[in-house]
Amino acid sequence: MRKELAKNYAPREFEDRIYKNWCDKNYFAPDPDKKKPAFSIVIPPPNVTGQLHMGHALDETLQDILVRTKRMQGYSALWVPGTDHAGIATQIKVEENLRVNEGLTRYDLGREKFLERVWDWKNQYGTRIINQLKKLGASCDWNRERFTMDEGCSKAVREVFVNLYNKGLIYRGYRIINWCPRCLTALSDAEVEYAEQPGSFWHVRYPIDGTDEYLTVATTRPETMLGDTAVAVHPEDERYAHLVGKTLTLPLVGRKIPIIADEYVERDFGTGCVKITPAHDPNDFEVGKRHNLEIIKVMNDDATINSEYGGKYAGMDRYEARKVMVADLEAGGFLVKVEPCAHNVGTCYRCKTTVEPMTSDQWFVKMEPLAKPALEVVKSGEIKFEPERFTKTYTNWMENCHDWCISRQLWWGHRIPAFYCDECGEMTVSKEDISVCPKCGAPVRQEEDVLDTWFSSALWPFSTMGWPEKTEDLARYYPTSVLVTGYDIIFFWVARMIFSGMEHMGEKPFSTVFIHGLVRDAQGRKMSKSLGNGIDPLKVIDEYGADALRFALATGNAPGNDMRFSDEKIEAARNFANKLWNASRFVLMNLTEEDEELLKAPKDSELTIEDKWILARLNELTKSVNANIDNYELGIALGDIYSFTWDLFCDWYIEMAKSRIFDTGSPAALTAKRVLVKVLTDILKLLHPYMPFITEEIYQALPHTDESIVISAFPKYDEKLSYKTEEEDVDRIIGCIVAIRARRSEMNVPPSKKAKLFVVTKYEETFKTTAKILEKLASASEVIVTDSYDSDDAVAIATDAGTVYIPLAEVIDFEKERARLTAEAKKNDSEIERIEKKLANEGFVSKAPAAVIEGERAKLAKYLETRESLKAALAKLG
RNA sequence: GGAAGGUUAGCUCAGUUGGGAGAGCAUCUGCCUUACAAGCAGAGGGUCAUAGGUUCGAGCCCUAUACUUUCCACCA
Repeated sequence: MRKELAKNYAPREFEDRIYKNWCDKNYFAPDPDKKKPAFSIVIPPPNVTGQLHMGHALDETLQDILVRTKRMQGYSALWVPGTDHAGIATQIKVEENLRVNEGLTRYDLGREKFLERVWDWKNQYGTRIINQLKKLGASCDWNRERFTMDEGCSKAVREVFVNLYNKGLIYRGYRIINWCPRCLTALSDAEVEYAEQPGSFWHVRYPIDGTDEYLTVATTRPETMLGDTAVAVHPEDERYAHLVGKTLTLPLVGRKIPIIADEYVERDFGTGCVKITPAHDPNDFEVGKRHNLEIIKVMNDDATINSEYGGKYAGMDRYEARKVMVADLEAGGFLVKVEPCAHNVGTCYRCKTTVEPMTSDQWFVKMEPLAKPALEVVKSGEIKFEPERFTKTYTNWMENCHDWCISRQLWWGHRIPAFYCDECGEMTVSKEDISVCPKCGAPVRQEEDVLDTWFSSALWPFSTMGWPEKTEDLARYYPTSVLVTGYDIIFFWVARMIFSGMEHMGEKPFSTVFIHGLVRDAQGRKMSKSLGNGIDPLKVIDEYGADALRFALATGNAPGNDMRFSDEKIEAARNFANKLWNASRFVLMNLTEEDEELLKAPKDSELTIEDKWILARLNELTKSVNANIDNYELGIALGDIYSFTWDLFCDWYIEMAKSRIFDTGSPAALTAKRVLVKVLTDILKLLHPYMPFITEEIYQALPHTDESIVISAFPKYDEKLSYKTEEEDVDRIIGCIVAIRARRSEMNVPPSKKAKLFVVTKYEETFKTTAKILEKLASASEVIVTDSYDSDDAVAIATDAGTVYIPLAEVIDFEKERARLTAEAKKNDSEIERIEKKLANEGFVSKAPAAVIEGERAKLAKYLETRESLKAALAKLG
């Protein structure tokens, strides 16, 4: 007896079991067969900060679809999994945890002890994330799992750092950077998010030395005036030309500062005079460099005013100081006016604290030489963005990016391999740890700072494959085939991987960047913790199954677009799984023969027209699915599978096959079953990349040849299987059934009320061979194919294939029927008129392709036929 | 300020080289038709944002406008 599927689709019953089996059998390891072409993806490593969210679920689903497809298509497919240490984000989490549970700060523990805690956290959450990936069905090669701070990745980081340093592409310098006063670290430009905030524009006058005059400057940040070292005007501004070179006395401070001329000033904005604070504004810093101005830093790391230059404001928070200083300016008669003004404020992307631009000693990567090849490789098309429009996002950024500040004043991360000798002042950058100065032999101390977390992620495509060693994996799987990620991290990650790959490997890290959008909630809002509108993928999996979640994420959405996630979407997905489950159950419960018998391909001569029809349609589906997946149109491919499965296979083919199947033991029954097994199996295979669990569960229950569907061959288009004529025949029959059903429905004739059907058609053969099907599906008692039918008490239904008469005098409302026929005739006439007009159009006939014209002619002929049968039907009604 | 999207059925969205507009959900009608009510059979519902243009032909290509989303830059 064949194994039966459970009556109800209950994914919880089999998903975990199946996944475990896949892992036990090691199916996800790439096939070592050298003859197979390579296909590889490295996972965008999820942060070890917490758990998987919907964005991950989407990202991993898309990757898994690609990898599973390629694996089945005969590639040696590798998907490298792993996690990211996520420096600042993880450190914040652990610190928060420490604060809440133990009331301690990281300083209370000290660097070493604190790092132990972070590793504990990493072990706990890293494992959890991996388990979540498995729940989702991700077919990663777990033997190759990596972590951005594992030994190999750390080695790669050091190698890269030292190489870049030796080439002069990494340098240490005193520059203006973005500083987060809460995280107490520098941030890169990419890590600053701008948000519009209401503020004020304070107009303050600075007295000009030696006169009674003032210069009025306008500022949104009066507290920084403690660090002003000049006031600038435009060199061609006639109002102020005579003042350039004079000095001012800085109010509240009393310091003498020069009036300078610089083109950076916009004459028409504000008063045309700008206070220059090189230590606390990036533009002012540049102006200061040009004019050799002193840099006066007035804040501490926590954004309180420092004691060195703060005077009475020392120790105050920057905002408190602002308030007090404005009051003092007003009291001193320096404040001219205050205007409300909305302005963009930079905030820390991790904690949302307002970032303070300030000067600081930091490490930087020099971008210009690195950006060049990274731009070239994209412009030349060697790396393609999918969809293409994201190319511009990338190139714009790459063309305009500044040097990358890579040092972070954190503890969690790759410690910068620079060693300072306090004895002789030498700094040594080294791949290996050193304890003494190579120059003077005195003990050295290592740089306290760690690297930006994205520094190590940038190396991910090759560090995970063993670089800097020359490994087999690198030789075979680098460059990777495709990178799948959201548009939100093109700058953070994609760009940096590209220039890193070009610089260190001399080769692009991937050929295609497949970009997807954000998963939003049902109202279209971004999912976020503060809104509490996040949907937990694990809960969805628990309730609906991983397959339904994956389906919902892969369907009804164009590449690169954001998508909404809603109950109705996941329910529709689950319903589809249920449909497939039940159809499979039906097929299985009728398979009484031996597997070998059922797996035999039926001979062409045994196939009925509906068999050929479904096989031909399956063949078309196979073609389109292969093509669409190749084009990254994953949603279209899935939509095609969906409608084939539901609308053609379930609604039509299975119904059509029933009469043969139920004829137990007959050769016709066996043929039908063979076709059912073949078509269902191919559906399962085509669907497997999207819904791996249910397809495996059913595949195992069906007669099958491969040990697992995971390693079975993906269906291929087969030219031999396009049965053109039979397809048309079945379409005619279906059109006929649909028309009959519609008419019966309109007339409220239930299926239980059987009636004779008389069919007048030129496709006699077709109707005779499918009479049984027609009978069953059109709820007829008998189907009579005839040359002509002549009865007044019948409903005539004009179809593409001919006219069907239902003698149902007792249920016909003649009046209604006449009205309906008249309306239909009118509609039909207007179609005729439209096409005739089109065909009479000289331009159309001479310029349109022949096939299009031919199509129009065929349509016209059909409509003309219909007109005749409608006329006849009306005539009969009197 | 720059850039890229979006505007298609009541809702959410597809629509791959231009050749008579689709799905899911919702609504309405009729069905427990022996795989499936998480279902079956039907029905209604759209001047494809607006205005021009190219074309024999435009949801699709071009121009402009309106509204909208996002990203980047930023004048202190």
